[in-house]
Amino acid sequence: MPELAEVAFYKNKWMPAQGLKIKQVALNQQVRVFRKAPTTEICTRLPGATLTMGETHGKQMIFLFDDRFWLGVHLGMAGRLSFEATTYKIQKHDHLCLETDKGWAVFTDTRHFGRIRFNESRSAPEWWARLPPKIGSEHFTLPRMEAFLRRRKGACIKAVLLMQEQFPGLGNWMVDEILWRSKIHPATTAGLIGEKKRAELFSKILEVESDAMRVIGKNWGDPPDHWLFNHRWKDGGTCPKTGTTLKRATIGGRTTCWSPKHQTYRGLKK
DNA sequence: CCCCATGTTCGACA
DNA sequence: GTGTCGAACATGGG
Repeated sequence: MPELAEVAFYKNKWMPAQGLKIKQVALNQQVRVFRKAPTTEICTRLPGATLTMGETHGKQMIFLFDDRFWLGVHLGMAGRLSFEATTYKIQKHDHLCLETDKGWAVFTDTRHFGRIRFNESRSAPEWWARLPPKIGSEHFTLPRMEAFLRRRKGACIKAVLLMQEQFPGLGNWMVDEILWRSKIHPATTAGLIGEKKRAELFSKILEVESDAMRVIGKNWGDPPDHWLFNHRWKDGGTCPKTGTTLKRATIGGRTTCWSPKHQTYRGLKK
């Protein structure tokens, strides 16, 4: 489920706990989501600590307690956050639950592909500080993207746009939306995309990022029908631009939807 | 029973 | 060493 806008939406689910003291922690350390995380420390440090801040960066989230305990959350494929009533009963796939006076901040993940991290330090942990520039930020530039496309010149553009080291927060639906708006066939070899098309692709990445944050990041509203989004999920969808049938296949290792009549750009000839 | 899933990582291979 | 690709991870839904 979660790409950058959904992650922002879920991060806000825990913000009712901001300024509140954690009374109790319930976690299931057996579950894969904790991997190397120090579960004992989470259980001993967080009780008594106050949530001071929560932020997202692409698909990553971080929550700060007492200005020195950093809780990292990645939602994986099926994770979500919620804030539940004080009377809440913990469910099967609730792996981390933080109790406050006003209710429970809960991390749920049926598929266990998510990840929890925990660090104690004055400044943000390394894994957070070293994340690549956010899409739309000052350092997320066209030249930087072009250098990345050169390095990944042999891979198809669908796979390249999914790489978090350059495009933090893009996921399957956003990449399909970006390529559709750019009129680029998803199987196009990254290194064969011409200069003009690269500039167009860059601007569509920014556009889809801001559209997603506006429509989904705040209230998880329904994307409008003129996006690819509403048409891409099932076989037999129709392209909002051309009225022709959309195609679906595995490209770059992921189920990909595109409009063959609309996405005609396939790169320069060698 | 089968296939599929908005993600990441690891290992094989070129 | 570098880059690409597919399998594996664990569970539930159609």
